Amino acid sequence: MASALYKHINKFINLNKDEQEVLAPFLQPLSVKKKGFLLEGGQTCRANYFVVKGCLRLYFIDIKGAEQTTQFAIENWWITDLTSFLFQEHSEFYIQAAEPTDVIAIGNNQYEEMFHQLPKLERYFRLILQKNHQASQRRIKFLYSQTAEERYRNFNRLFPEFVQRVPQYMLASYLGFTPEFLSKIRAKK
Amino acid sequence: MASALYKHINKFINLNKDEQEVLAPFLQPLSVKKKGFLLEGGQTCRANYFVVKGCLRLYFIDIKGAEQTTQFAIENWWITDLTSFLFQEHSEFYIQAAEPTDVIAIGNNQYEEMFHQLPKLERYFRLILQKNHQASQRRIKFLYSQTAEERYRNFNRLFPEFVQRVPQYMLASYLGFTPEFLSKIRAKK
DNA sequence: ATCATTTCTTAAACTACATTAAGTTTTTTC
DNA sequence: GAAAAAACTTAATGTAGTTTAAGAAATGAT
Repeated sequence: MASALYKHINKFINLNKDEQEVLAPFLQPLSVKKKGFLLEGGQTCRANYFVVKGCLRLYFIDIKGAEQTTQFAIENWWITDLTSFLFQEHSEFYIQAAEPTDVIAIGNNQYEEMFHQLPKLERYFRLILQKNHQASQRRIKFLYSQTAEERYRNFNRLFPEFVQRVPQYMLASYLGFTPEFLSKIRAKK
Repeated sequence: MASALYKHINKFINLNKDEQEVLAPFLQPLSVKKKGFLLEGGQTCRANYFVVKGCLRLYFIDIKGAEQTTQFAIENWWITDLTSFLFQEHSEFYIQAAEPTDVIAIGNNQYEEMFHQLPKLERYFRLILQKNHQASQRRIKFLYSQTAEERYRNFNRLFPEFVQRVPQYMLASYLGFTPEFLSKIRAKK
């Protein structure tokens, strides 16, 4: 299972067999069944998760009791509540499998030691975090410039296959509106 | 001027005098006067900017012609349109000084070479990007869970000194509503 | 296959915030 | 320090999206 991660890392840096072996003990493969949790509100986030296969979502429960999905992660994406993960503070987020999902986890207690033993990975994670930052800048721009309907139509056009993979209520909250409103949009045409 | 950056870097990693001298030629100090631009829509973003003193904002012009501020950077923050900077694509963003501002710029053409000569900086930038990612996760959560009024009151409570530094119309767009609505909120109490 | 649960839809009433437009105050410029 | 420009306020009207509630359809469990 770790080979998916090695493959991904090698898109960004060159990690040879020996180095892969150094990395191996830091990696913990896990499977989560659909609707299973890797993190639940109130707990501390114990790992950074790389999705090998499947789909995870990050959400929190708002003041009205509604689930707000703030992030999805499919194959080859990392996901965590970074503040909770880094500082071992308790989290208000849930990380839940939207499909049966295989992940590789890197635990908080081993995260810094991993960089110590494999300084090369600083670069890999810098590049990953840059991609994240690009995605955030794009997302904020979309949120600030488009109506709910435009956001849905755009997302649907850009990621039609993904829209099929998750229930509409998750998508609605990710796009920043209610499931009822999504139904309304869809009915329109 | 570069000493502010060295000082910041040394909060995260240990950069000795020799290494500072290696870094120096990559750094370009610049001053921008209030309302001056480091990037204008349509141009390509040529640098990543570290704010030594002052305040910059990143904004774009939406379809209705209104300025939407998506990010501020004050002392010790980095700011850029990352996609445009990394891939030298033309940007839809503006980077403008909200106050007379001193920055240190690292040009795109030297960015990778800098990491090549000083691999230590991979770690510094990874840590900076992690902080960015934490800030993004927090921001998305706020945007998804609070009303406009709550966002304003919260921001005002958390960063009262900053609220004084920028015009209200910039703040309003950063918080995701109109200047008129901000006036209304403020009048309420 | 059937029952229970989850997800999706529809529609009416409601509200948070936008828009428009005019007037006022503050800041900048020469 | 006067004139011009930029920033802020107020109020009336408009609307995109929410809320509530009930029913229909799809999915999952035994």
